[in-house]
Amino acid sequence: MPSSPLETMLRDSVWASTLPADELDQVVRESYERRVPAGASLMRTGEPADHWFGVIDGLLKMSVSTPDGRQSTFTGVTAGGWAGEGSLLKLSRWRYDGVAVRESRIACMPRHTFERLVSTQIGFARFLLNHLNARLSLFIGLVEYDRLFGPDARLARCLATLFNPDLYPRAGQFVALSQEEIGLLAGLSRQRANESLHVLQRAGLLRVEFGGVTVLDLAGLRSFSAPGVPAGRLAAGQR
DNA sequence: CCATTAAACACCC
DNA sequence: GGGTGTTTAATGG
Repeated sequence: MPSSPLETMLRDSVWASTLPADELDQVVRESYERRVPAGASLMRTGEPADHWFGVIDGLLKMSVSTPDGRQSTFTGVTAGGWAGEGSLLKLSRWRYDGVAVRESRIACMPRHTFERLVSTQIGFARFLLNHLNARLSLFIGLVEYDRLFGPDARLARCLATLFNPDLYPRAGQFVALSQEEIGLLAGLSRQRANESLHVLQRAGLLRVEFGGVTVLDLAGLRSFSAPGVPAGRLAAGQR
């Protein structure tokens, strides 16, 4: 039988290989797919966390907005990535919005399924530890770069996180994301993001394309402007 | 003083 | 129609 994109997504996930076959079958039966149009919310701040979400295709962003309309994007989740375990583990409500940047197909695993895996499958728990650790290190890096480096390095770093192999094992080298969205990710205005992108392009780390960016040198992006390494550049006032 | 940004604009996909 | 590249005036550190 031909398996659906949902089933493929589930069975190809890193944690799937740690489960007994019958348990994995059960997970596949209990999960379902949801299509989210561009701009629509998958989860909203304050609503009860009742599913674990995996991105089959498309792109999800995690963001918050203030009452006066300003917004900040923490990170994006690309194809193959999972999100929402934090609020799920706490049995609480979402602490941020999950918005589809473009039309996306999402794998939805009910909370009770997630709970069963966490409490009965040591391999799954091990995966979650690794996953949480990867996210923790992502956000530590974010604070580090936010405090030590300028806009170009911050943007480089934020882009690189979208290609983190621990979180998104199936990332290609192109991400379809407008420069406005990239700016939101890095905390920059659109035209400043545009300028930074071209700085990075001139450095040979990526290629600016229409409606997205192709990464040419992921390691270079990740360490852009980082001191310490051989021939490392120094912090502060770039340009 | 200098970098950044919002707003506005004209192309281009 | 949305994304992109630029200019301009305003803003804030």
